[in-house]
Amino acid sequence: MVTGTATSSEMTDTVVAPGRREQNKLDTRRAIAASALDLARAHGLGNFTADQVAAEAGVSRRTFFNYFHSAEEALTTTTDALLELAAAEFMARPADEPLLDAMIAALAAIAKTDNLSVCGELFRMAEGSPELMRSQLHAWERAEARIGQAVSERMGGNLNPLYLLALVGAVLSCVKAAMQVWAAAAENPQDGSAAELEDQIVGALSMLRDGFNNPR
Amino acid sequence: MVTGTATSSEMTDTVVAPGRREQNKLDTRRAIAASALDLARAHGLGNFTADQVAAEAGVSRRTFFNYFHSAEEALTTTTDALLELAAAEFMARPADEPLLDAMIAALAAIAKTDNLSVCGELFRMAEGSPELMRSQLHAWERAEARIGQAVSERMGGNLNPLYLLALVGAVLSCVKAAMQVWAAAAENPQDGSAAELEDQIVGALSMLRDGFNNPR
DNA sequence: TGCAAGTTTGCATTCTGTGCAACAAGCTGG
DNA sequence: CCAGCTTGTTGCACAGAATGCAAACTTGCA
Repeated sequence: MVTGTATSSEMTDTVVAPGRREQNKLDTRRAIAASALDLARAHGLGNFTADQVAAEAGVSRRTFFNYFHSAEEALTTTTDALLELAAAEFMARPADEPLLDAMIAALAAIAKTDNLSVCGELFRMAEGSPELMRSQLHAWERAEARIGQAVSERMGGNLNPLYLLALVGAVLSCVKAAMQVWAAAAENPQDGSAAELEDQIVGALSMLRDGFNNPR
Repeated sequence: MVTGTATSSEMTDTVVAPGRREQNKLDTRRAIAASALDLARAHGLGNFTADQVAAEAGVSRRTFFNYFHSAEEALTTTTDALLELAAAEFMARPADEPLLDAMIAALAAIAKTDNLSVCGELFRMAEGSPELMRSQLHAWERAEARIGQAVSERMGGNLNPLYLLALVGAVLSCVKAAMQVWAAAAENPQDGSAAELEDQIVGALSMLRDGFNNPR
């Protein structure tokens, strides 16, 4: 059960029928997420209800809960997309590339995400909101599982489990650290901001690769 | 407002008055946590209410919510204690010891925790319960902050922020991975289980120190 | 002893989260 | 184009979460 990763809406119509059903669902999902973000910006994080989000998104309260368990979870779609991208990038790396190189390249690509500034915003928001923090952490955890799966498959499944879990966890922790530093620095949607983030990510992962010997 | 870290209830009474107030609060807290664990074991994780926990702990529902936001959070006190211990152990390491050695030693000491088997149990429970998973992740996140603080102070505060965050995050990720592997293997409260956990932790952290070069 | 500070509790209230059944909208095949 | 199937939406109902508030009760201290 794979969540349909952007099936490249290239020309007009492709072989696979996207279907109006699928499309509508995606639209509502996006509408709800957008409304949640709006309200979070307007009223602050704990200061609005599921009712309000539903109303602003033009759906019923019940439908809101069909899509998300909470307002915070609705916000986390953005972060999820970012991590999904990382996983996709990783799987697209050439199979003969050394594992660590592939991971570094894939994760550096995170900086190319569309809603980068929103992700930074959410990172900052999460500092002051336990609920959002938990949601975000959970998103990273899910990504860890996905990427762990991908790494395992890439290596033919015969990897020491401890090595696998520790490696993927450590890598993602470094990326998280990079985003934290970057988000704290970039208060406003800067221009070259993406480049800065990429530097931070590569920097953190290089430290990891070197075994943290050199606290420059 | 520091949560009173076990102020060594050594002999009968010491100079600092623990105070009956403090003690009572700790007792209720523990009672609630214990009741939550009982009910989780008896009925499964989502299948009991705050009312029940309160009743079993001998307090009112309202008091339950004075201590915890949710049943899952009550369960997390055990994990919190484990991570608190790690932080304490780290701060007790000699100041001239190399940073990574100190961290490895401190985190290996986690295996000495009292409720080790309970921690493993919670780890396994969390796999099937998003709510508990989030709570646990949050606990690790808080520990990350605490330990990061300690590391920063130890190094005189002049550490590259990215290095600091990446290092602490990576280290804790490795420990988490170790506990995951260990918890998955140790279904029942084994005897030499603690030693196995310590091996896993040291193993994971050694990989980290070596830069994950060697996927044995 | 008696007051100040801190805790517990019940009550009221708002909001969350989910099951259910009716309804509507997209997707067949005739 | 219609009949019928599948899937998504909505309103309703209801148990439970979570929090403010004020009254009762403990503990600490002068």
